Amino acid sequence: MTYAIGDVAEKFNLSISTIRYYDKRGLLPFVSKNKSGHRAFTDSDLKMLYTVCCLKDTGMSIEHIRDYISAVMAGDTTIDDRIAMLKDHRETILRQQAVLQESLAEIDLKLENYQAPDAHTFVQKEVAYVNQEKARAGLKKPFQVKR
Amino acid sequence: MTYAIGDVAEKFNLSISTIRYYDKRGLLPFVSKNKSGHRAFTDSDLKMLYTVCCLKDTGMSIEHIRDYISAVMAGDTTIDDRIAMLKDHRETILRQQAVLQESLAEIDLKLENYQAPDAHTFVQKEVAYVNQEKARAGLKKPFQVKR
DNA sequence: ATAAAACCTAAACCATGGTTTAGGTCAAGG
DNA sequence: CCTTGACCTAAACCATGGTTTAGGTTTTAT
Repeated sequence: MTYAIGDVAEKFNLSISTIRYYDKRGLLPFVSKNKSGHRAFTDSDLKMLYTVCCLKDTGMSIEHIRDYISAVMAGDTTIDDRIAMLKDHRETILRQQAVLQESLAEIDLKLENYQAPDAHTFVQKEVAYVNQEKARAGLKKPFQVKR
Repeated sequence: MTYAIGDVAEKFNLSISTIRYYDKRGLLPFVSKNKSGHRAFTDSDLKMLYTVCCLKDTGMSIEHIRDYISAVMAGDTTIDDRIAMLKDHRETILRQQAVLQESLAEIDLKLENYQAPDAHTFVQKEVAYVNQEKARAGLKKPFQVKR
């Protein structure tokens, strides 16, 4: 009928202490405790936790998640607040997606260069150019990092 | 011919202290200093910094970025290492994209529910169901968060 | 020539998001 | 019944990624 914290930790791939930490920070006010003081998660609680994880995984801060959950707990008078928060956060997710996309493009470009047949020549020419640019600006070659 | 740290900070939307911090952590060994000890960024340096930012923006730790940059500085004998690191990181970016996608779907679902004409009824029924589930499990209603 | 703005280092400080430890209580199997 | 594993809280601890401060030097504009 209910799940203990260990079950939930496993299902969600969170550590037990992370779940307790979330609870302490006000992210899980919906979780009840049984007579002996153990947290007892219902299926609805798991759905709410899933939402919490979605917000966390997309970079929402614990404080903001708390505000959202707090609105949920306050009942149907806060629907407009929730919509506003979710719409805001939706925008930040779209921005993150754009950033990932752009960075992935750069990384793929590097990979193409490095995997090309002429990669060694390419890299050597690049190094030469960089050094030339430094020389033109009257700068010494930077420290060569030892490995 | 070269850019001062302030120019670079503005161009990349980083704080000056972040750039210095990156340098201290070994992310910018390619940046030379002029006779008076000021950092002088060439155009090539900006390209390298762009790569650093792409790695940072996609969640690579400073330590791993340092390892990558250190391989770049070591010359064309480390091309295979670089390929391995970039391929690894590429996988983590794809995982991040999947996570964002999935979480965005959940958030969009919530938004649809909340923006539906029957949102209030929907929410009220949900609350009723959650409480019923707690009751069935012999649990008290959880603390209602005050706002 | 001088003041203000921009740069420098080193080191202390801080916010966030946990994890670990200590000292217990509870529950399920032998 | 009694031990072992799972749970509890409170509080200390930690890693990461910066930011801020203090005490200077350098460049630039007047």
